Amino acid sequence: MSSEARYQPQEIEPRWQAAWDAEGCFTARMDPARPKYYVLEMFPYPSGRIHIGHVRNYTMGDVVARYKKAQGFSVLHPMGWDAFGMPAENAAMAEGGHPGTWTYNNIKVMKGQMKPLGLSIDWSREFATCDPEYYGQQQALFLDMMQAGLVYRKNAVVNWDPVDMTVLANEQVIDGKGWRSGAEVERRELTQWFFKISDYSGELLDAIDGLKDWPEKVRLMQANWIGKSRGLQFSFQRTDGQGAVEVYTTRPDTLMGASFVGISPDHPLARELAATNPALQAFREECAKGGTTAEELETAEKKGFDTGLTVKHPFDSTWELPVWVANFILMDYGTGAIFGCPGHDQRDHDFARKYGLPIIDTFLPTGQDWDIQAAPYVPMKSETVRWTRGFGWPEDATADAAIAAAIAECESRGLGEGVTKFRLRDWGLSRQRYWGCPIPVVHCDTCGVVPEKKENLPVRLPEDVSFDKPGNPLDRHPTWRDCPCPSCGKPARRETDTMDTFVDSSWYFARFTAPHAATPTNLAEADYWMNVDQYIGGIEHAILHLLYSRFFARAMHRTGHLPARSIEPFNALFTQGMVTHAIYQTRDDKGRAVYHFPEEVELRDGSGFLKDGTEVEIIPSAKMSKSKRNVVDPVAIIDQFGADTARWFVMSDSPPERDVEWTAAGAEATHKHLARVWSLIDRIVALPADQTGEGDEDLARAMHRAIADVTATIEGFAFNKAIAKLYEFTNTLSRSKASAKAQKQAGRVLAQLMAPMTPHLAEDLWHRLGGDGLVTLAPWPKADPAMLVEDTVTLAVQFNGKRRTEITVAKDASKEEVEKAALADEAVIRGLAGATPRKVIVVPGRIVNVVV
RNA sequence: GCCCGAGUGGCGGAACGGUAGACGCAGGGGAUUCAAAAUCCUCCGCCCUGACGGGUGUGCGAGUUCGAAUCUCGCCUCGGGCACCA
Repeated sequence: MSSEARYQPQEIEPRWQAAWDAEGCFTARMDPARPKYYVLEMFPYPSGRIHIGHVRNYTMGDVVARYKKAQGFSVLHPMGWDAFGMPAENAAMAEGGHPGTWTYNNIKVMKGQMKPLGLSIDWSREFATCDPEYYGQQQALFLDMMQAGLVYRKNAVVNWDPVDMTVLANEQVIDGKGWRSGAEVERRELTQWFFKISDYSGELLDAIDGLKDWPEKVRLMQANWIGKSRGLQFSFQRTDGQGAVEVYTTRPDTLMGASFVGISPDHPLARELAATNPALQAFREECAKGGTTAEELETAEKKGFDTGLTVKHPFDSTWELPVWVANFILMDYGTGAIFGCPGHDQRDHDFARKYGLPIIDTFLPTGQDWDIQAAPYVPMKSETVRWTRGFGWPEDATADAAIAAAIAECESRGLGEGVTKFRLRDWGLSRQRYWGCPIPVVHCDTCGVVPEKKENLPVRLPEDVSFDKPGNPLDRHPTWRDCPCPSCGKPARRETDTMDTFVDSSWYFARFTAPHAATPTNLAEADYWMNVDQYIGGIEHAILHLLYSRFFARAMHRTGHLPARSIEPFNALFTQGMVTHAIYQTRDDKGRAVYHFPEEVELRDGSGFLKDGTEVEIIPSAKMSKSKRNVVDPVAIIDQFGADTARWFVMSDSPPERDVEWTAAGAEATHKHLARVWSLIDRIVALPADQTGEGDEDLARAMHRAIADVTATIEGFAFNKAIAKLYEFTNTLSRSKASAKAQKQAGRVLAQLMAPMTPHLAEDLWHRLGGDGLVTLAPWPKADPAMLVEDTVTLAVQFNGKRRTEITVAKDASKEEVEKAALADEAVIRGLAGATPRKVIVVPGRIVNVVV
């Protein structure tokens, strides 16, 4: 073998990438003659280096993009950067410098790492969300949304670090303490900006039904998140005659089991009473300790404070219930007040036991005893139970029926009304941070809150800022805040809150259709390219990012920036699994976690050690995240074996929707396989054109089978199975003794089928086999259905469901013929030992089951 | 705590309710080689058996079915999300 007759990806890959660039293969063009296809992978945060999860994600999208291109679509496959966010500020704090410098440098490095992968991306559309051109249009969008009544201000709680005097993200609160100061975090109220996503609660929920090509699990998660509930809203009159407590309950059927009324520590009544009750005020302050996450609130120990106030049961004015302030009641949901029914709710039961409140059943299991004092009885609402304290429905009824009856009964008595509520809260977009899109409004002493004029956009972030102190540099900047009021022209102050980075990612997909338009979108371009035909991203975005984007698409339609059909912007969604890796951590002298990169850790017998011998704690299998440092850099694999090996390797084996624990074992074997394919084609190319052989028909059948299987598996996002089919076809071809003509044709088809996964190698094979032009631009092969038909079929024969033997019959054999053939089989006769089967089940083309 | 997933050989995984383990990795044996690498052939869930063959087996426990990895119920373990990580 001569020295050049080897697979050399380092030589092949840059050459074909240059050829694609020269042809402009990946530039998206509006083409009325072709159907369009918009494939989008969730854009990355520029953390510094790409990790193997990025390679997996973008290769998936690239397989789809290249496949659709071969199918004749005009493809849009763009890439950009989700570039605002905390890590850049953290880097500026840790290492000095400006967040922008850090961010743009990371983008440069990561783009440099992505380019060698040979992704079919239209880089001419690239942008970063921190580009003033992008965030200026985002500000314009914000002003339009403000005009449309979709933006407002209200108070909301934040994590407050009392030592650093700054707002903390949930991620920065560790075990209830500030990550830098170590101080105990408090919940504190601030006036903040909100998007009125709740205007669309019902619509966002109902429209989920139309998202046919979204994973069922994502649709379920979104539906649960929006959380539509039907319940009863009514009042408990105070016995002191000083008004009432309004409550909302989804279980009005348990009203006769009410034991107490609970209100949130932030409820107006709690605030009012605390003004004259220091002990209650102390309790409220106690409740305000800790972070703001639902997880923290719900797992905290249940605590209550008896206000001494009592209210009357709506059905019986002599029945008095105590009013307690309880830390597990959220002001954000319902009315911030509930009634407790300890008989049928675990949380209320715990609370009642702790504070000696009565526990009363309203229903019990049918035909069974239950000690309601020992445990609450909480069956499924669809289960029929025996009502002991119902009102207005049969003794045996489901809770579902009882709830409807209870609402009707209370309405007819004029005691309350049935209402529909949603769990979904308005979207708080204010961030007290520098590295985000400035909210384009001005505070004027005369005019109040005034939107900035559009011609003054973008409101740019100032460059001269320092991060040596905690808190928002915009707040302490000497001049940036000063500006004239857009309305009256008098001196005024800019808003210093910036936008949540989720805003940036809620419309980037629309901006890609016209990335440099002077308005947020260009309607002609949006009309042609929208919607995203295939969106691909991590399951971790199942709720927030996708829900916010659905809301934004509606808001953009309402403000004239998207066509009506784009209010659901993603036609199909694929959520790929995460690439996970162990986290290696040690503790610093304050007991805080310090994370270490995998390459810093040496593993011995399941334990890990740093270079200096320190043992590290190993946390198995977590999502790869820069902040946890459990990331694996794919560059070494690309350098050593080439991009095609990396691409094939991440697509093979694991189904794309499943999480994978990263291991590099096998990358070399993948490379060997590609080298084998290269050599195989090298051998086929060398065959004399007129060489005859045998098995042309078999090879042609295998080829059509491969076309059909690879096409179907790519369509179904089963890339691992597509690769398994390619292995099979490659093995068949390498053993074939068919004619040169047949082998060359099979080789060209192999190159085409491999092209979405290993595009550089495929170009090379295609070229050497005399393929026409670039394989990237060649039309996808079609399987001939006639070549897929088999004459005979092998059926398993079971005895009582256990496989005994198998028989081969004609494909179109009747049930009777199959049964006859089965009963004539030697192994079946032996198994029956003269007995007559009780029954023979024949499923044509599938199975024979002999029941004895 | 609440919502959503996942669990199959030594490993990654395959299997419209119908032959469990396709395909690949790792490993064993063999060919080639002075030797090695590379390459090729071959075996490969576990237990019993010389072989034929048999038993057993898809996290655990029940159930539905002629037949369950697949459907139902109850658990266990792991992962994701929980509104200021992106």
